[in-house]
Amino acid sequence: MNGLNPRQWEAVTAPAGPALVLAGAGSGKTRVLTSRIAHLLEGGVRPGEILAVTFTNKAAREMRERLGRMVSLDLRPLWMGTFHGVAHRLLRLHHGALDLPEGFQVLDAEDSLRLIRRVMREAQLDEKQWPPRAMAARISRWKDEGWGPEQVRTQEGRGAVIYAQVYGAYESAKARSGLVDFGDLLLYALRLWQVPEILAQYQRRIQHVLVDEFQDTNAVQYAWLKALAQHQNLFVVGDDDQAIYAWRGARVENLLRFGEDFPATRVVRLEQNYRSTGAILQAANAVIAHNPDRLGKTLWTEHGAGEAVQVYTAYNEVDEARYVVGRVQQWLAAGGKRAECAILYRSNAQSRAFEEALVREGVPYRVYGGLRFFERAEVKDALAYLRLLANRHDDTAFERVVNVPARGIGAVTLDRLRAAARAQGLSLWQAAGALGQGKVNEFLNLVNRLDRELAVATLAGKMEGVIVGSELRTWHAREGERAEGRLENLDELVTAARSYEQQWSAEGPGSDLAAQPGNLLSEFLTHAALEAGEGAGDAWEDCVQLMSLHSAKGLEFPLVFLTGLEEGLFPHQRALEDAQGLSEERRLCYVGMTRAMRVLVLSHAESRRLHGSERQAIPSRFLREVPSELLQDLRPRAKISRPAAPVRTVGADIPYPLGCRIQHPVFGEGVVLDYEADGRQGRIQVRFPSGVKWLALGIAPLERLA
DNA sequence: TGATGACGGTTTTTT
DNA sequence: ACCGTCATCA
Repeated sequence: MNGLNPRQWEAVTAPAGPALVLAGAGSGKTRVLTSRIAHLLEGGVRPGEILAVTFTNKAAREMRERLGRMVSLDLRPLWMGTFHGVAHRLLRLHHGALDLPEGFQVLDAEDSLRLIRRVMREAQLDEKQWPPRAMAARISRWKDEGWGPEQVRTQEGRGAVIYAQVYGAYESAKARSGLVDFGDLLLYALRLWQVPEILAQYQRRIQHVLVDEFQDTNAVQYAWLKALAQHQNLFVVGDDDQAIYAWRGARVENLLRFGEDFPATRVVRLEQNYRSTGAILQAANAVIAHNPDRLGKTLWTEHGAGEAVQVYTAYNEVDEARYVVGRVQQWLAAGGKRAECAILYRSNAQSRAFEEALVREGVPYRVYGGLRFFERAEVKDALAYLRLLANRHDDTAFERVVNVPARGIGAVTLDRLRAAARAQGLSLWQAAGALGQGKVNEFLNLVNRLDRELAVATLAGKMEGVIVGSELRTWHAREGERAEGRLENLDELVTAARSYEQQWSAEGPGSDLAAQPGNLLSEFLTHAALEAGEGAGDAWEDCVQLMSLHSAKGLEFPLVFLTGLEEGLFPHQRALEDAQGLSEERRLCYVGMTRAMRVLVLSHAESRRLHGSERQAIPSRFLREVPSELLQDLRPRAKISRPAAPVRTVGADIPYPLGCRIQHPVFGEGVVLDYEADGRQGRIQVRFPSGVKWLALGIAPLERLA
């Protein structure tokens, strides 16, 4: 607890009651949270009376570890986890009050999308007109807001009826199969508070609630917190300048208006930064100052100014990557570690050029993001068999593996099954039993047989038994080049089951909040959905770190490259449509810059190939928002051209450069977005007020505007 | 059943 | 450019 600065100390020792800690980047936020808990414990609060919630499993683990080093109490009764993990625990304990089956399972995002696609097909909706992915995103957003199908029907504008219909059908399908999605975990947990005895029980038990990354809470999470923390002992930590998840339902207003909801709120600002040099902070402060509606905070440091923030202007993305990797090599030559270098970008597609350059130079690297372990197809297939063992009516699992490995159950049979199930309100499993078709029966018998044979097996034994018995292993073994990785993943899955089991028996099942609930198999399946893998992610060898800006939040690196600072890329095109979008991009830029401890290099390319076509790029407005005296310009020494010839330079002159304004007699004024030419004729893509159109150059009567 | 080509979409990501 | 999805055909 020693070594806290005055503001940190004020936060940690604040009297009971609502507290809002505005913790700037690198201001020791986690330290304050853990010290606060330690302080409460020293003051006589029992571990079981504290709930601490985070957004990621990683953050929860880290906090528990740090706390464990600070206090010697038994912390097992202390309830610490992600919102979803905590909600899940409540649902297991009170499934009866929520009309959930005891062994309900959790759908991950992919399962949920598949199920939505299925109910949309059953409703015979045109997938062109109603893309299932967009529908899934909407449903997820509605759940973040706490809207059910009925609210959607009455509140949404265009398409409300269809939306409500699909949403409702999806909800019924889940209920029939005993499934909940991520949004449901939170919604059901909130619904639980409508049962007065249950709410009162937890209000009595939980005397102190602490929340990390409060700016990321959505409407449902905040409602849940408010109802629980009636005693007002709600200690929230957040940073409005680091709110970068509005697109998935986060409401920074929860933080901005916290003081109105809890008038007695004590506000503490943590503005002293322990991470970065003065130059980096000044630059980051300058960028974020362009955002309106901030609570207002200016980071400062006792460190010296350090090296100026550098800007590299690359010819194209290849040159950008070459330069960045060159700087990494300089860093290594000077004795630095690879893991101290981070290459950050707005979108994951940008990693490719960097990967190619790193491979060329033989520098080990790690790319974050992408498919995680429990999301891999073969892993999910194996888990689906286990899900069927746990619950035959899990239609999502049934659909996934009824014909995996291929056993001759085709689309026709499946359609018949679905129709029968729908008509009679049965699960696919029940409908399959009634069908009496040979191959389907074989599948049913296989699952029943596995269940019998593995009834007394250990979890790892079940896992292995299912992989072998379903012939998933032999099926994947003959898959040529991809076989090796798939088989490794299946083996790894058995290992994961084994270690989960060991941890389980060490900690023991129980019925208390913080202890493990009763069913090992069921809990392992939940673990797979709630913690998609990558768990031991830090145990990587010394590698250069590549990740999106979003993934970088919460991390820090001595040397940071913030790349692709170009209009349309960062800030991203789709975020430019409204002021909120732009503000969020700017916060993202701020997050990226404040990751850097000692050296920050910003880069942009004059030309970039994106989605297959070459574009001239305008430097990002964020570069202009940093006063030039804080920046040091780096110019390339020699022009490096792209190895492969650019695609679009063939023939035909295009009289309208990208970005120029044109006038069309019918569509009006527009901006040139793209062009194609094959030597004889060309066409250009133009954004008009009425939408984006392709126009043939020889035909369309166009006039170029100044 | 599996291979092949057309087509469309394409920010960010946890849980 | 690239990936996943879907219709078509051997």
